[in-house]
Amino acid sequence: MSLPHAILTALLEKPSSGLELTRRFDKSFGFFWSATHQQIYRELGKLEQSGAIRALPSETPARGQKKEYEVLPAGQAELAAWASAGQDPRAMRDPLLLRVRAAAVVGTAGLPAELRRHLALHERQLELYEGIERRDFPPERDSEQDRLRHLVLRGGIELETFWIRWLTQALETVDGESGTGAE
Amino acid sequence: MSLPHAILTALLEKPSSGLELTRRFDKSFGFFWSATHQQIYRELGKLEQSGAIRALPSETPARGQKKEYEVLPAGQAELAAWASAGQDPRAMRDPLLLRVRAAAVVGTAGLPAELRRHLALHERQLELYEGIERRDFPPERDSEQDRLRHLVLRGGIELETFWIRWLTQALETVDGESGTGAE
DNA sequence: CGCCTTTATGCAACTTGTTGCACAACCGCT
DNA sequence: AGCGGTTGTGCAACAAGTTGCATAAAGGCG
Repeated sequence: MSLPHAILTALLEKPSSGLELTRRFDKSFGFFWSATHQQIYRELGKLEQSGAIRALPSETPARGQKKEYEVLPAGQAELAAWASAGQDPRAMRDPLLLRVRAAAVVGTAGLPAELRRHLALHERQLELYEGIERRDFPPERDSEQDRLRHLVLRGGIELETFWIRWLTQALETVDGESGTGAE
Repeated sequence: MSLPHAILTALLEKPSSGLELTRRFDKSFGFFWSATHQQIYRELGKLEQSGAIRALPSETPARGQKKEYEVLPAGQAELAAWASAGQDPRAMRDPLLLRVRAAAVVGTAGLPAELRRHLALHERQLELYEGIERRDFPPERDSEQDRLRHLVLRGGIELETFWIRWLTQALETVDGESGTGAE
C-alpha cells in the first residue's frame, strides 16, 4: 500500500510526468522508496482513475507525448490519512544477513570478496547522501518541511553508516579465521 | 530468490517439518528472514520436486500428519553456489521514512504517537535479541559457525539500535516544533 | 461418544514488484 | 529524406509475498 502514497508525496512536492517521477525515484526519493518506471506508470493510471490525481491538459495528448500529473484534494486527503494511520514495521528480510548465515553451514568461499564489494557500494552511497546533505540542508535554514526532510535523509545516512560498520566487523570476523571454506 | 535458500539453510541447521520451520522463521530465523507458513509449504513442495530436499519416510503419510524434510546434496550445492554468488544490495524501501516525508507535505498529525509506538516495538525487539545473545553466544565459545551466527545476530541488534536512535531524534524534531499539523 | 482445541498441511485469489519488450514522437545529422 | 539516439509511455508475463480459508488428525474432557 505504499507505492501510491510515495507517488502522491512526490507529486505534491512537484507535479511531474511519469518519466520525471522515475528519475526522482532513482535519485533523492530513492533514499527511502524505490520504484521502476513500469510500476509508476501502472500506478499513475490507477490513481487517475480513482480521482486522486489528474493529468494536466496538454495540446497533443498522444502516445510518446509527455503527460504531467497533479494531485487532487481527494488524493491529498488519502495521503494524510495513510501517513497518520497505524502501521507496524515490516518483518525483516535481508539477503546479505541470510547469506552469511548460510555461509555458516556451507562454507565461506567467496564471502569476503562479496562483503568487500558491498562495503564499497555502501561507502559510495554514503558519500552521495552526505553530498546531498551539504547541498540541501545547510545549517540554520529550518522550516518544518526542511527539518522533516532532513530527518529522513539522516535516516538514510545512518543506515548506510550501520552497514559500513557491520561489514567492517564482518570482514574482520571472516578474514580473521583462515578465510577458507568450512565444508 | 531468497526464500528457498533460507529454507535450505534452516533445514541444514536442523531437519524440520513445515510447521517447525514456520516457528523457527517466527523466532530466531526471523532476525534476518521472515516467511509465513503458506510461503514455506509452497516452497517445500517446489524444493522437493526439484530434488533439493526430501521428506523423511513416515509411518502414516497423510494430510494433517507431520512431514519432516532433510536437505539432499543437490540442495546443499545449490545453497553454496547462491551464498557465494554476487548479488547487489536491494533498493531501499521503508514505509516509515516515506510517511515522515509525506508528513512534511500533509502535516504531522498523528505522527508523534506513531513514532513512539514504533520506538517501543524496536526497544522490545532489541531486548529480545540481546537476551538471545546472552543465552546463545556467551564469550569464548567460538567455533567458526558460532562467530558467523553471532555476526548475523549483531546485525539485527545494531539495526534495532539504529532505529531506536533515529526514532528518538525524530521525536525530538517533531515534538520540538509545536506538534500541530502543518497544512 | 460427541465436542472443542491444538497441531499440521495445504489451496486459491489477490497484491506487489520485476523483466523484457513494443511503440511513438522528437532531435540532430548528413 | 533516411538514420540513429533520446525521451516518453505503455503492455504482458512472470516472480514473490499476503490473506483468507479448507481440511484433517490427535488429544482432552464431560
